[in-house]
Amino acid sequence: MRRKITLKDIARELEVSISTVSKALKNSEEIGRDTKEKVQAFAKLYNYKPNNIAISLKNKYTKNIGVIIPDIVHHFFTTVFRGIEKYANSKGYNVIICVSDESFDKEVINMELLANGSIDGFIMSLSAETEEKNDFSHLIEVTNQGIPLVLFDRVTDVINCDKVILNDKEISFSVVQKFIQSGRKNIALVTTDNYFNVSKKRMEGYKSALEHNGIPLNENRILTLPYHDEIEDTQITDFFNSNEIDAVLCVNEIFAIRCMRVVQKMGIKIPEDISFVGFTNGMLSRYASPKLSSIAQHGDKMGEIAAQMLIEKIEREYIEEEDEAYRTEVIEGTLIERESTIN
Amino acid sequence: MRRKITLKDIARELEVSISTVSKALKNSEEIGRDTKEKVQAFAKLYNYKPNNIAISLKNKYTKNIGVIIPDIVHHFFTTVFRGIEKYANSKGYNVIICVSDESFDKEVINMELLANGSIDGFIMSLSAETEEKNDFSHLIEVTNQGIPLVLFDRVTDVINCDKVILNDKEISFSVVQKFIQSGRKNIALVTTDNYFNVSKKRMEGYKSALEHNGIPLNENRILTLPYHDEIEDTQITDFFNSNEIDAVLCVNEIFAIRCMRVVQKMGIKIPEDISFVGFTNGMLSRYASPKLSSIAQHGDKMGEIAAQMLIEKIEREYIEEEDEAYRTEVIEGTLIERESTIN
DNA sequence: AAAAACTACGAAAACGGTTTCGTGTTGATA
DNA sequence: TATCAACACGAAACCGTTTTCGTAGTTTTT
Repeated sequence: MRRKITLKDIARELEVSISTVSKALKNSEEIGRDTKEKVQAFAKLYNYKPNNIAISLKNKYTKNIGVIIPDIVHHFFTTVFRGIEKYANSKGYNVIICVSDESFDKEVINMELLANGSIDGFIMSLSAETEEKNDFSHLIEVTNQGIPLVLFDRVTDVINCDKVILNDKEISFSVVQKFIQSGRKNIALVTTDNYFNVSKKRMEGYKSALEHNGIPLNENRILTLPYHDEIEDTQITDFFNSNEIDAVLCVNEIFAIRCMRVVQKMGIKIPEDISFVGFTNGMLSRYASPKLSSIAQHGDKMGEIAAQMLIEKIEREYIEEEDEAYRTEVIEGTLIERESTIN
Repeated sequence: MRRKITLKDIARELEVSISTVSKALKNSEEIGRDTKEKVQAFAKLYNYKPNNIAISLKNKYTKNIGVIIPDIVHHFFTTVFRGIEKYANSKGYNVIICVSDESFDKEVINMELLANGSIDGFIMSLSAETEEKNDFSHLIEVTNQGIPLVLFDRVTDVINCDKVILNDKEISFSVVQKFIQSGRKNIALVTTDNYFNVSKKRMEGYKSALEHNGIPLNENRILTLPYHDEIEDTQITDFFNSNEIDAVLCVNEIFAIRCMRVVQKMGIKIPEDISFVGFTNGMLSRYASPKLSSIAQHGDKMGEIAAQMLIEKIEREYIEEEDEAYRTEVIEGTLIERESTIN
């Protein structure tokens, strides 16, 4: 088992000093031609690679970024992550990922662990529990330490940092608007509990579109489904039985698929009798039958932008520019129309 | 912006030596009661946390494990990853993830980057290109350096290391067997190019089940679809038009869904006229219509076992037990029967 | 009272690099 | 020939820990 070769090894072998080796490998002008060639050749031969940890310790940066997300088995987060990883990699950064599993405690623990020198900055989306508790002291702690932070999708106004979000309210508004323009009046919203910031925003868009068109808000047309627990079909069946509904906006594609199933079993035709639109343009939307019209959240792009903002902040630190201007980047969702809506 | 406090800071402030502080914080017997209390109180007050990087440099381990997978937006890998993350976290390890994007070069680059001190071990699944090229020199390089490696799912016989795989051949065999027992005789296989080890194994199972039942192999009943490029429906349509098929085994759920669609459009009834089973028991299987009977690969479990094997190897290194015994753990797939098969 | 044994702490090396600041040799210049 | 850059390199500090070993000062033993 070959051990990894170090500067010291090279220095000893070539009978020069460690500093000379270090400089020679960086092609420093200080070192003579012959020595440089000799050192470089030797290093290549023995496949010398500098130790990342040592460099990190010396230079105070790790070239790692920490990503904390609530769930990895989730199409949206997964695409965001892909965007982050792609951009970060292109800039020479690695990604350490932690899954909070929607738990406040795990989020805190992971964050503190990584904050102790393992990463140069964070990209995260808040766990459900954190949003519910409204406790962001761990975020404050981290930003106080001067660690850059970018929040995406599940964000909070409490923390002052860079953010990337979807135009949830506006896109919801426009979808409902579209429903109305195509002649639908009895529009339902299927959502999660309101402590999700995004759900709240989407509901705002829904309500405001109704209002904008003079349609009175009917709270009975809003169905709140549990986010993680098993959903019972009966709840959905009851909902559609006791309401005449001709269009539905769902805050995620699973809700949409579930509802479509129930509705189809009741003999209602999609999209002739009822239209469906869901958030999250994932696999399910593409392969449902009928294919689900869906709001693309452009996770890849969100991830890329988040990574870009973060790395910019990280690298600005070194130029010591204390220009604390935080941006909130708004990504525009796009409605991908498929078979579950009429035109 | 509060800077992070170090041992040196505490030592200076309390007018003791750095070593004393270090020992006091570890509750060493060497240090007097009073001093210990003083130091600990001070550390707590200023929220001292040791710097991970410094510890890593000193102790030669990072408590990070590197995961390299071909794709993150993929249900199976995502579940494996969840299993890894969960177990690793419970053991105090962080996970650095790199996506090879099915590219050989990216796999190599990422691996070499991480191998330079950033991680204590690797868990990986080979990229398509790597399997195709059959070039594993980067893996050899890494294991030669003494870095533990666990391969899962997409593995190779060339490398001698711990592995976690599915019983691909056996489970395929048993599914085809089941088809036959339920009276189906014209059984198709929809697969990818054969350089995927798993596809090869699955095909072996398929063929061997036919043989076992005295059914002659008909190569026309094997459809090979491109893995990543867009699939054209026409290819599928032609396949089902020119073959009388009453049961289909697909090596992934996307292929299955695509085929089911085509077949349904042709007016063929599932499962009355034709049965479908796919690998990867993901969202698509659960929400397809009809719901797809599917082989659960137990990604969570694979991930957990892989992480367990890796961490065991990592921590054994310190006990310096050079007992190079590599295991291959075989996970048993289970057929989840839903609506696309008869009983 | 001298020797031995503790007690409580500090100095320093080490991990593997980077970087600043000398310094001994050259060759050119005055 | 004395002076002075330029050149080519080395010594040493530093990043933040851990850990070994040495050692004053005190207590126990004989």
